[in-house]
Amino acid sequence: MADRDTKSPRERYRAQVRTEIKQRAWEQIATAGASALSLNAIAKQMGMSGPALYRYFGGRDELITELVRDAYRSLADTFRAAGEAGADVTALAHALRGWALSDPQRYFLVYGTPVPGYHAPDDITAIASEIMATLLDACARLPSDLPATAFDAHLEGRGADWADGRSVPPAALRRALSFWTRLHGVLSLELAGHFTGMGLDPALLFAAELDALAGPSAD
Amino acid sequence: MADRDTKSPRERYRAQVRTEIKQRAWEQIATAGASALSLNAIAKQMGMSGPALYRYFGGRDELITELVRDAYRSLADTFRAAGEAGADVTALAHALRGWALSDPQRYFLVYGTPVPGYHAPDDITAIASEIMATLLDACARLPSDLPATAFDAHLEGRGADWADGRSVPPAALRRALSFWTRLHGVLSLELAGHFTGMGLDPALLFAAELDALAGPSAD
DNA sequence: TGTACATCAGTGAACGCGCGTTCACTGATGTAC
DNA sequence: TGTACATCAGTGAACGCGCGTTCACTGATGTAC
Repeated sequence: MADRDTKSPRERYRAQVRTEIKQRAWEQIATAGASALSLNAIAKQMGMSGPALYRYFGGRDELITELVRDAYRSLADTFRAAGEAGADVTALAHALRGWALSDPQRYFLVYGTPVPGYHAPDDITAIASEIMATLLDACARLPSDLPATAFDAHLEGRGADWADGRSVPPAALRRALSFWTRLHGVLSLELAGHFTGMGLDPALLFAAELDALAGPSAD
Repeated sequence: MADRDTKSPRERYRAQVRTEIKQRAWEQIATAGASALSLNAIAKQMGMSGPALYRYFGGRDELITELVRDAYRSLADTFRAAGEAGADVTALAHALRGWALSDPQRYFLVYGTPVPGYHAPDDITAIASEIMATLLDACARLPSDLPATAFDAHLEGRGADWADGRSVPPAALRRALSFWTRLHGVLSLELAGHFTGMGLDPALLFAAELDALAGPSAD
Protein backbone atom coordinates (compact mmCIF):
# COMPACT_ATOMS: atom_id res chain seq x y z
CA MET A 1 0.00 0.00 0.00
CA ALA A 2 2.86 2.38 0.80
CA ASP A 3 4.35 2.00 -2.63
CA ARG A 4 1.07 2.34 -4.44
CA ASP A 5 1.94 5.96 -5.18
CA THR A 6 5.36 5.14 -6.51
CA LYS A 7 3.85 2.97 -9.22
CA SER A 8 2.88 4.51 -12.48
CA PRO A 9 -0.64 4.00 -13.77
CA ARG A 10 0.75 1.61 -16.35
CA GLU A 11 2.39 -0.48 -13.70
CA ARG A 12 -0.81 -0.57 -11.68
CA TYR A 13 -2.74 -1.61 -14.75
CA ARG A 14 -0.24 -4.34 -15.52
CA ALA A 15 -0.47 -5.71 -11.99
CA GLN A 16 -4.24 -5.62 -12.17
CA VAL A 17 -4.42 -7.55 -15.43
CA ARG A 18 -1.88 -10.08 -14.21
CA THR A 19 -4.04 -10.61 -11.16
CA GLU A 20 -7.14 -11.14 -13.24
CA ILE A 21 -5.35 -13.63 -15.47
CA LYS A 22 -4.31 -15.66 -12.45
CA GLN A 23 -7.79 -15.44 -11.02
CA ARG A 24 -9.31 -16.85 -14.18
CA ALA A 25 -6.61 -19.50 -14.24
CA TRP A 26 -7.60 -20.60 -10.74
CA GLU A 27 -11.24 -20.78 -11.74
CA GLN A 28 -10.28 -22.94 -14.68
CA ILE A 29 -8.15 -25.21 -12.50
CA ALA A 30 -10.96 -25.56 -10.00
CA THR A 31 -13.29 -26.56 -12.82
CA ALA A 32 -11.20 -29.02 -14.78
CA GLY A 33 -7.89 -29.54 -13.01
CA ALA A 34 -4.49 -28.05 -13.59
CA SER A 35 -3.69 -30.03 -16.71
CA ALA A 36 -6.64 -28.46 -18.52
CA LEU A 37 -5.39 -24.91 -18.08
CA SER A 38 -5.46 -23.08 -21.41
CA LEU A 39 -4.11 -19.64 -22.21
CA ASN A 40 -6.51 -19.14 -25.08
CA ALA A 41 -9.47 -20.03 -22.89
CA ILE A 42 -8.39 -17.51 -20.27
CA ALA A 43 -7.97 -14.83 -22.90
CA LYS A 44 -11.38 -15.53 -24.35
CA GLN A 45 -12.94 -15.29 -20.90
CA MET A 46 -11.32 -11.90 -20.42
CA GLY A 47 -12.56 -10.67 -23.77
CA MET A 48 -9.17 -10.42 -25.36
CA SER A 49 -7.32 -12.49 -27.88
CA GLY A 50 -4.80 -15.18 -27.06
CA PRO A 51 -1.47 -13.56 -27.87
CA ALA A 52 -2.27 -10.63 -25.57
CA LEU A 53 -1.42 -12.78 -22.55
CA TYR A 54 2.18 -12.93 -23.68
CA ARG A 55 2.51 -9.33 -22.52
CA TYR A 56 2.03 -10.64 -19.00
CA PHE A 57 3.48 -14.12 -18.91
CA GLY A 58 6.25 -15.74 -20.87
CA GLY A 59 3.98 -18.65 -21.67
CA ARG A 60 1.85 -21.36 -20.22
CA ASP A 61 4.62 -22.94 -18.17
CA GLU A 62 5.57 -19.63 -16.60
CA LEU A 63 1.96 -18.99 -15.61
CA ILE A 64 1.59 -22.41 -14.03
CA THR A 65 4.85 -22.06 -12.15
CA GLU A 66 3.65 -18.74 -10.78
CA LEU A 67 0.36 -20.28 -9.70
CA VAL A 68 2.24 -23.03 -7.91
CA ARG A 69 4.45 -20.45 -6.27
CA ASP A 70 1.44 -18.44 -5.14
CA ALA A 71 -0.15 -21.56 -3.73
CA TYR A 72 2.92 -22.37 -1.65
CA ARG A 73 3.24 -18.74 -0.61
CA SER A 74 -0.39 -18.65 0.47
CA LEU A 75 -0.05 -21.76 2.60
CA ALA A 76 3.20 -20.52 4.11
CA ASP A 77 1.55 -17.22 5.06
CA THR A 78 -1.54 -18.92 6.48
CA PHE A 79 0.68 -21.22 8.45
CA ARG A 80 2.94 -18.50 9.74
CA ALA A 81 -0.02 -16.38 10.83
CA ALA A 82 -1.53 -19.30 12.73
CA GLY A 83 1.85 -20.17 14.20
CA GLU A 84 2.60 -16.67 15.41
CA ALA A 85 -0.75 -16.18 17.05
CA GLY A 86 -1.48 -19.38 18.91
CA ALA A 87 1.78 -21.22 18.37
CA ASP A 88 -0.18 -24.40 18.90
CA VAL A 89 -0.08 -27.39 16.57
CA THR A 90 -3.86 -27.62 16.83
CA ALA A 91 -4.13 -24.12 15.45
CA LEU A 92 -1.82 -25.06 12.60
CA ALA A 93 -3.89 -28.13 11.86
CA HIS A 94 -7.11 -26.18 11.61
CA ALA A 95 -5.45 -23.53 9.52
CA LEU A 96 -4.24 -26.24 7.18
CA ARG A 97 -7.65 -27.81 6.93
CA GLY A 98 -9.37 -24.51 6.32
CA TRP A 99 -6.86 -23.62 3.65
CA ALA A 100 -7.27 -26.97 1.94
CA LEU A 101 -11.07 -26.93 1.96
CA SER A 102 -11.24 -23.38 0.66
CA ASP A 103 -9.66 -24.51 -2.60
CA PRO A 104 -9.06 -28.21 -3.08
CA GLN A 105 -7.31 -27.90 -6.42
CA ARG A 106 -4.88 -25.40 -4.95
CA TYR A 107 -4.09 -27.90 -2.23
CA PHE A 108 -3.49 -30.57 -4.85
CA LEU A 109 -1.23 -28.23 -6.77
CA VAL A 110 1.01 -28.27 -3.70
CA TYR A 111 0.65 -31.79 -2.41
CA GLY A 112 -1.13 -33.70 -5.15
CA THR A 113 -0.13 -36.03 -7.95
CA PRO A 114 3.11 -34.77 -9.49
CA VAL A 115 3.64 -34.31 -13.20
CA PRO A 116 6.44 -36.82 -13.95
CA GLY A 117 8.70 -34.40 -15.80
CA TYR A 118 8.23 -31.25 -13.74
CA HIS A 119 10.73 -30.04 -11.16
CA ALA A 120 9.92 -27.01 -9.05
CA PRO A 121 12.32 -24.03 -9.07
CA ASP A 122 14.50 -23.51 -6.03
CA ASP A 123 12.55 -20.60 -4.63
CA ILE A 124 9.46 -22.79 -4.42
CA THR A 125 11.21 -25.55 -2.51
CA ALA A 126 12.48 -22.79 -0.24
CA ILE A 127 8.88 -21.86 0.56
CA ALA A 128 8.16 -25.52 1.21
CA SER A 129 10.98 -25.52 3.74
CA GLU A 130 9.53 -22.40 5.33
CA ILE A 131 6.25 -24.25 5.85
CA MET A 132 8.05 -27.16 7.45
CA ALA A 133 10.06 -24.79 9.64
CA THR A 134 6.88 -23.22 11.01
CA LEU A 135 5.54 -26.65 11.79
CA LEU A 136 8.80 -27.71 13.39
CA ASP A 137 8.83 -24.65 15.62
CA ALA A 138 5.37 -25.46 16.90
CA CYS A 139 6.34 -29.06 17.54
CA ALA A 140 9.52 -28.07 19.34
CA ARG A 141 7.42 -25.98 21.72
CA LEU A 142 5.38 -29.01 22.77
CA PRO A 143 6.45 -30.94 25.85
CA SER A 144 8.71 -33.65 24.51
CA ASP A 145 7.46 -36.41 26.73
CA LEU A 146 7.33 -38.87 23.87
CA PRO A 147 9.08 -42.17 24.44
CA ALA A 148 12.09 -42.60 22.23
CA THR A 149 11.70 -44.89 19.24
CA ALA A 150 14.00 -46.68 16.86
CA PHE A 151 13.16 -44.07 14.27
CA ASP A 152 14.84 -41.37 16.37
CA ALA A 153 18.29 -42.72 15.58
CA HIS A 154 17.73 -42.08 11.91
CA LEU A 155 16.28 -38.64 12.57
CA GLU A 156 19.24 -37.53 14.70
CA GLY A 157 20.89 -34.54 13.10
CA ARG A 158 18.49 -34.39 10.17
CA GLY A 159 16.05 -31.58 9.67
CA ALA A 160 18.67 -28.91 10.24
CA ASP A 161 18.04 -27.87 6.65
CA TRP A 162 14.61 -26.47 7.40
CA ALA A 163 15.19 -24.98 10.81
CA ASP A 164 17.74 -22.40 9.74
CA GLY A 165 20.54 -24.68 10.79
CA ARG A 166 19.36 -25.00 14.36
CA SER A 167 19.57 -28.52 15.68
CA VAL A 168 16.19 -30.14 16.16
CA PRO A 169 15.31 -32.68 18.84
CA PRO A 170 14.30 -35.96 17.16
CA ALA A 171 11.05 -36.10 19.09
CA ALA A 172 9.93 -32.77 17.65
CA LEU A 173 10.99 -33.80 14.16
CA ARG A 174 9.14 -37.05 14.50
CA ARG A 175 6.01 -35.27 15.64
CA ALA A 176 6.24 -32.81 12.76
CA LEU A 177 6.54 -35.61 10.25
CA SER A 178 3.57 -37.46 11.71
CA PHE A 179 1.58 -34.25 11.76
CA TRP A 180 2.32 -33.61 8.14
CA THR A 181 1.80 -37.09 6.77
CA ARG A 182 -1.25 -37.98 8.85
CA LEU A 183 -3.16 -34.80 8.25
CA HIS A 184 -2.27 -34.90 4.59
CA GLY A 185 -3.54 -38.46 4.49
CA VAL A 186 -6.94 -37.51 5.83
CA LEU A 187 -7.18 -34.28 3.86
CA SER A 188 -6.17 -35.62 0.48
CA LEU A 189 -8.55 -38.55 0.72
CA GLU A 190 -11.32 -36.25 1.86
CA LEU A 191 -10.75 -33.74 -0.92
CA ALA A 192 -10.57 -36.55 -3.45
CA GLY A 193 -13.99 -37.67 -2.29
CA HIS A 194 -12.91 -41.07 -1.03
CA PHE A 195 -15.04 -40.78 2.08
CA THR A 196 -18.26 -39.93 0.31
CA GLY A 197 -20.77 -42.72 0.44
CA MET A 198 -19.23 -44.04 3.63
CA GLY A 199 -21.50 -42.04 5.89
CA LEU A 200 -18.46 -40.68 7.63
CA ASP A 201 -17.77 -37.14 8.76
CA PRO A 202 -14.24 -36.26 7.60
CA ALA A 203 -14.06 -33.42 10.10
CA LEU A 204 -14.39 -35.86 12.97
CA LEU A 205 -11.79 -38.19 11.49
CA PHE A 206 -9.46 -35.26 11.08
CA ALA A 207 -10.08 -34.22 14.69
CA ALA A 208 -9.47 -37.77 15.91
CA GLU A 209 -6.14 -37.97 14.13
CA LEU A 210 -5.22 -34.57 15.46
CA ASP A 211 -6.07 -35.67 19.01
CA ALA A 212 -3.75 -38.62 18.66
CA LEU A 213 -1.00 -36.25 17.56
CA ALA A 214 -1.38 -33.46 20.07
CA GLY A 215 -2.52 -35.49 23.05
CA PRO A 216 -0.14 -35.81 26.01
CA SER A 217 0.68 -39.48 25.53
CA ALA A 218 0.59 -39.13 21.79
CA ASP A 219 1.87 -41.94 19.61
CA MET B 1 -6.32 -71.13 -18.53
CA ALA B 2 -9.11 -73.71 -18.59
CA ASP B 3 -11.11 -71.74 -21.10
CA ARG B 4 -8.16 -71.03 -23.36
CA ASP B 5 -9.30 -73.83 -25.63
CA THR B 6 -12.85 -72.62 -25.81
CA LYS B 7 -11.70 -69.32 -27.25
CA SER B 8 -11.38 -68.99 -30.97
CA PRO B 9 -8.09 -67.76 -32.41
CA ARG B 10 -9.77 -64.48 -33.19
CA GLU B 11 -10.85 -64.06 -29.59
CA ARG B 12 -7.37 -64.83 -28.38
CA TYR B 13 -5.92 -62.31 -30.79
CA ARG B 14 -8.39 -59.69 -29.66
CA ALA B 15 -7.50 -60.23 -26.03
CA GLN B 16 -3.83 -60.06 -26.87
CA VAL B 17 -4.11 -56.76 -28.71
CA ARG B 18 -6.30 -55.30 -25.97
CA THR B 19 -3.64 -56.26 -23.48
CA GLU B 20 -0.91 -54.61 -25.52
CA ILE B 21 -2.93 -51.44 -25.87
CA LYS B 22 -3.36 -51.23 -22.13
CA GLN B 23 0.30 -51.97 -21.60
CA ARG B 24 1.35 -49.11 -23.86
CA ALA B 25 -1.19 -46.92 -22.13
CA TRP B 26 0.41 -47.65 -18.77
CA GLU B 27 3.84 -46.83 -20.14
CA GLN B 28 2.49 -43.55 -21.40
CA ILE B 29 0.87 -42.76 -18.06
CA ALA B 30 4.08 -43.57 -16.24
CA THR B 31 5.93 -41.19 -18.53
CA ALA B 32 3.68 -38.19 -18.62
CA GLY B 33 0.74 -38.75 -16.32
CA ALA B 34 -2.77 -39.91 -16.95
CA SER B 35 -4.00 -36.67 -18.48
CA ALA B 36 -1.47 -37.03 -21.30
CA LEU B 37 -2.81 -40.37 -22.48
CA SER B 38 -3.39 -40.31 -26.24
CA LEU B 39 -5.02 -42.95 -28.40
CA ASN B 40 -3.15 -41.86 -31.50
CA ALA B 41 0.18 -42.04 -29.72
CA ILE B 42 -0.58 -45.56 -28.55
CA ALA B 43 -1.56 -46.61 -32.05
CA LYS B 44 1.60 -45.13 -33.51
CA GLN B 45 3.70 -46.99 -30.95
CA MET B 46 2.04 -50.22 -31.97
CA GLY B 47 2.63 -49.58 -35.63
CA MET B 48 -0.99 -49.16 -36.54
CA SER B 49 -3.16 -46.20 -37.36
CA GLY B 50 -5.36 -44.38 -34.89
CA PRO B 51 -8.84 -45.53 -35.81
CA ALA B 52 -7.81 -49.18 -35.45
CA LEU B 53 -8.03 -48.84 -31.67
CA TYR B 54 -11.75 -48.30 -31.94
CA ARG B 55 -12.05 -52.01 -32.69
CA TYR B 56 -10.92 -52.61 -29.13
CA PHE B 57 -12.18 -49.70 -27.07
CA GLY B 58 -15.16 -47.44 -27.44
CA GLY B 59 -12.92 -44.44 -27.07
CA ARG B 60 -10.46 -42.69 -24.85
CA ASP B 61 -12.77 -42.48 -21.85
CA GLU B 62 -13.59 -46.16 -22.00
CA LEU B 63 -9.90 -47.04 -22.08
CA ILE B 64 -9.10 -44.84 -19.11
CA THR B 65 -12.01 -46.22 -17.13
CA GLU B 66 -10.75 -49.73 -17.79
CA LEU B 67 -7.25 -48.78 -16.67
CA VAL B 68 -8.67 -47.38 -13.47
CA ARG B 69 -10.70 -50.54 -12.97
CA ASP B 70 -7.62 -52.70 -13.52
CA ALA B 71 -5.68 -50.61 -11.03
CA TYR B 72 -8.32 -51.08 -8.34
CA ARG B 73 -8.63 -54.76 -9.20
CA SER B 74 -4.87 -55.20 -8.94
CA LEU B 75 -4.71 -53.57 -5.53
CA ALA B 76 -7.69 -55.55 -4.30
CA ASP B 77 -6.06 -58.82 -5.41
CA THR B 78 -2.71 -57.90 -3.90
CA PHE B 79 -4.45 -56.97 -0.69
CA ARG B 80 -6.57 -60.07 -0.56
CA ALA B 81 -3.58 -62.32 -1.18
CA ALA B 82 -1.64 -60.65 1.61
CA GLY B 83 -4.66 -60.79 3.88
CA GLU B 84 -5.37 -64.48 3.30
CA ALA B 85 -1.78 -65.55 3.87
CA GLY B 86 -0.63 -63.63 6.92
CA ALA B 87 -3.85 -61.94 7.95
CA ASP B 88 -1.68 -59.36 9.64
CA VAL B 89 -2.04 -55.62 9.17
CA THR B 90 1.72 -55.39 8.86
CA ALA B 91 1.60 -57.72 5.87
CA LEU B 92 -1.12 -55.60 4.34
CA ALA B 93 0.94 -52.48 4.87
CA HIS B 94 3.98 -53.88 3.14
CA ALA B 95 1.86 -55.23 0.33
CA LEU B 96 0.40 -51.78 -0.11
CA ARG B 97 3.79 -50.13 -0.14
CA GLY B 98 5.23 -52.60 -2.60
CA TRP B 99 2.27 -52.18 -4.87
CA ALA B 100 2.53 -48.40 -4.73
CA LEU B 101 6.27 -48.28 -5.37
CA SER B 102 6.06 -50.69 -8.28
CA ASP B 103 4.01 -48.18 -10.25
CA PRO B 104 3.49 -44.76 -8.69
CA GLN B 105 1.21 -43.45 -11.39
CA ARG B 106 -1.05 -46.45 -10.97
CA TYR B 107 -1.26 -45.68 -7.28
CA PHE B 108 -2.17 -42.09 -8.08
CA LEU B 109 -4.82 -43.28 -10.49
CA VAL B 110 -6.51 -44.85 -7.48
CA TYR B 111 -5.79 -42.42 -4.68
CA GLY B 112 -4.41 -39.33 -6.37
CA THR B 113 -5.77 -35.98 -7.41
CA PRO B 114 -9.27 -36.43 -8.78
CA VAL B 115 -10.43 -35.02 -12.09
CA PRO B 116 -13.21 -32.61 -11.01
CA GLY B 117 -15.84 -33.88 -13.40
CA TYR B 118 -15.16 -37.60 -13.31
CA HIS B 119 -17.24 -40.05 -11.30
CA ALA B 120 -16.24 -43.69 -11.15
CA PRO B 121 -18.75 -46.37 -12.23
CA ASP B 122 -20.41 -48.43 -9.52
CA ASP B 123 -18.38 -51.56 -10.12
CA ILE B 124 -15.20 -49.62 -9.38
CA THR B 125 -16.48 -48.26 -6.09
CA ALA B 126 -17.46 -51.84 -5.32
CA ILE B 127 -13.84 -52.89 -5.70
CA ALA B 128 -12.84 -50.01 -3.45
CA SER B 129 -15.19 -51.39 -0.83
CA GLU B 130 -13.64 -54.81 -1.26
CA ILE B 131 -10.25 -53.33 -0.46
CA MET B 132 -11.62 -51.67 2.65
CA ALA B 133 -13.32 -54.90 3.69
CA THR B 134 -10.03 -56.81 3.54
CA LEU B 135 -8.43 -54.14 5.68
CA LEU B 136 -11.32 -54.17 8.12
CA ASP B 137 -11.11 -57.92 8.51
CA ALA B 138 -7.44 -57.71 9.42
CA CYS B 139 -8.12 -54.94 11.91
CA ALA B 140 -11.00 -56.85 13.50
CA ARG B 141 -8.62 -59.72 14.11
CA LEU B 142 -6.29 -57.53 16.16
CA PRO B 143 -6.72 -57.43 19.93
CA SER B 144 -9.06 -54.53 20.55
CA ASP B 145 -7.30 -53.16 23.58
CA LEU B 146 -7.57 -49.62 22.34
CA PRO B 147 -9.03 -47.13 24.76
CA ALA B 148 -12.38 -45.80 23.60
CA THR B 149 -12.39 -42.31 22.12
CA ALA B 150 -14.98 -39.67 21.40
CA PHE B 151 -14.72 -40.62 17.74
CA ASP B 152 -16.13 -44.08 18.47
CA ALA B 153 -19.59 -42.69 19.06
CA HIS B 154 -19.69 -41.38 15.53
CA LEU B 155 -18.32 -44.62 14.15
CA GLU B 156 -20.92 -46.77 15.89
CA GLY B 157 -22.94 -48.64 13.32
CA ARG B 158 -21.09 -47.21 10.35
CA GLY B 159 -18.90 -49.29 8.11
CA ALA B 160 -21.50 -51.99 7.72
CA ASP B 161 -21.54 -51.08 4.05
CA TRP B 162 -18.10 -52.50 3.40
CA ALA B 163 -18.16 -55.52 5.66
CA ASP B 164 -20.98 -57.34 3.91
CA GLY B 165 -23.45 -56.01 6.41
CA ARG B 166 -21.66 -57.45 9.41
CA SER B 167 -21.49 -55.08 12.31
CA VAL B 168 -18.01 -53.76 12.95
CA PRO B 169 -16.58 -52.86 16.35
CA PRO B 170 -15.74 -49.16 16.37
CA ALA B 171 -12.19 -49.84 17.53
CA ALA B 172 -11.48 -51.95 14.44
CA LEU B 173 -13.07 -49.38 12.19
CA ARG B 174 -11.04 -46.65 13.78
CA ARG B 175 -7.86 -48.61 13.31
CA ALA B 176 -8.67 -49.33 9.68
CA LEU B 177 -9.27 -45.67 8.99
CA SER B 178 -6.01 -44.66 10.65
CA PHE B 179 -4.19 -47.38 8.75
CA TRP B 180 -5.56 -46.17 5.50
CA THR B 181 -5.12 -42.45 5.96
CA ARG B 182 -1.72 -42.56 7.66
CA LEU B 183 -0.08 -44.93 5.23
CA HIS B 184 -1.57 -43.08 2.32
CA GLY B 185 -0.19 -39.89 3.80
CA VAL B 186 3.35 -41.23 3.88
CA LEU B 187 3.10 -43.03 0.56
CA SER B 188 1.60 -40.24 -1.47
CA LEU B 189 4.11 -37.70 -0.22
CA GLU B 190 6.92 -40.13 -0.86
CA LEU B 191 5.79 -40.95 -4.39
CA ALA B 192 5.30 -37.27 -5.10
CA GLY B 193 8.92 -36.72 -4.13
CA HIS B 194 8.23 -34.45 -1.18
CA PHE B 195 10.86 -36.16 0.95
CA THR B 196 13.68 -35.85 -1.53
CA GLY B 197 16.28 -33.39 -0.44
CA MET B 198 15.36 -33.89 3.19
CA GLY B 199 17.89 -36.64 3.72
CA LEU B 200 15.13 -38.83 5.05
CA ASP B 201 14.49 -42.48 4.35
CA PRO B 202 10.79 -42.84 3.54
CA ALA B 203 10.90 -46.56 4.28
CA LEU B 204 11.81 -45.84 7.89
CA LEU B 205 9.12 -43.22 8.23
CA PHE B 206 6.62 -45.68 6.81
CA ALA B 207 7.80 -48.32 9.26
CA ALA B 208 7.57 -45.88 12.16
CA GLU B 209 3.99 -44.97 11.32
CA LEU B 210 3.16 -48.62 10.93
CA ASP B 211 4.64 -49.40 14.35
CA ALA B 212 2.43 -46.75 15.91
CA LEU B 213 -0.57 -48.40 14.26
CA ALA B 214 0.11 -52.05 14.96
CA GLY B 215 1.83 -51.70 18.31
CA PRO B 216 -0.04 -52.92 21.40
CA SER B 217 -0.77 -49.49 22.83
CA ALA B 218 -1.28 -48.03 19.41
CA ASP B 219 -2.62 -44.53 18.95
C1' DT C 1 0.48 24.31 -23.55
C1' DG C 2 1.72 22.07 -27.58
C1' DT C 3 4.36 19.18 -30.40
C1' DA C 4 7.52 14.99 -31.47
C1' DC C 5 8.71 10.88 -30.02
C1' DA C 6 8.92 6.49 -27.41
C1' DT C 7 6.65 3.02 -25.00
C1' DC C 8 3.68 -0.62 -24.85
C1' DA C 9 -1.12 -3.06 -24.66
C1' DG C 10 -3.71 -5.53 -27.70
C1' DT C 11 -5.12 -7.36 -32.50
C1' DG C 12 -5.52 -10.55 -36.37
C1' DA C 13 -3.51 -13.66 -39.27
C1' DA C 14 -0.82 -17.45 -39.57
C1' DC C 15 1.99 -21.79 -38.45
C1' DG C 16 2.26 -26.36 -37.11
C1' DC C 17 0.69 -29.57 -34.24
C1' DG C 18 -1.91 -33.37 -32.17
C1' DC C 19 -6.10 -34.63 -30.63
C1' DG C 20 -10.67 -37.75 -30.73
C1' DT C 21 -13.62 -39.52 -33.80
C1' DT C 22 -16.47 -40.89 -38.36
C1' DC C 23 -16.64 -43.15 -42.51
C1' DA C 24 -16.23 -45.90 -46.62
C1' DC C 25 -13.31 -49.16 -47.95
C1' DT C 26 -9.72 -53.34 -48.55
C1' DG C 27 -8.21 -57.70 -47.56
C1' DA C 28 -7.51 -61.47 -44.73
C1' DT C 29 -9.59 -64.94 -41.71
C1' DG C 30 -13.10 -67.93 -40.39
C1' DT C 31 -17.68 -70.51 -41.35
C1' DA C 32 -21.36 -73.19 -43.74
C1' DC C 33 -22.77 -76.10 -47.18
C1' DT D 1 -11.99 -80.74 -50.43
C1' DG D 2 -13.77 -76.88 -52.58
C1' DT D 3 -16.66 -73.04 -53.13
C1' DA D 4 -19.75 -68.97 -51.48
C1' DC D 5 -20.46 -66.11 -48.02
C1' DA D 6 -19.98 -63.59 -43.59
C1' DT D 7 -17.16 -61.69 -40.21
C1' DC D 8 -14.03 -58.47 -38.80
C1' DA D 9 -9.15 -56.24 -38.26
C1' DG D 10 -6.98 -52.49 -40.06
C1' DT D 11 -6.34 -48.44 -43.47
C1' DG D 12 -6.45 -43.74 -45.24
C1' DA D 13 -8.78 -39.69 -45.83
C1' DA D 14 -11.29 -36.37 -43.73
C1' DC D 15 -13.68 -33.29 -40.15
C1' DG D 16 -13.50 -30.02 -36.68
C1' DC D 17 -11.31 -28.62 -32.89
C1' DG D 18 -8.24 -26.24 -29.66
C1' DC D 19 -3.79 -25.70 -28.41
C1' DG D 20 0.84 -22.74 -27.70
C1' DT D 21 3.31 -19.54 -29.94
C1' DT D 22 5.38 -15.98 -33.65
C1' DC D 23 4.96 -11.95 -36.08
C1' DA D 24 3.95 -7.53 -38.14
C1' DC D 25 1.01 -4.18 -37.15
C1' DT D 26 -2.45 -0.45 -34.98
C1' DG D 27 -3.60 2.76 -31.72
C1' DA D 28 -3.64 4.57 -27.31
C1' DT D 29 -0.93 6.19 -23.36
C1' DG D 30 2.89 8.30 -21.37
C1' DT D 31 7.29 11.27 -21.72
C1' DA D 32 10.58 14.96 -23.09
C1' DC D 33 11.47 19.24 -24.80
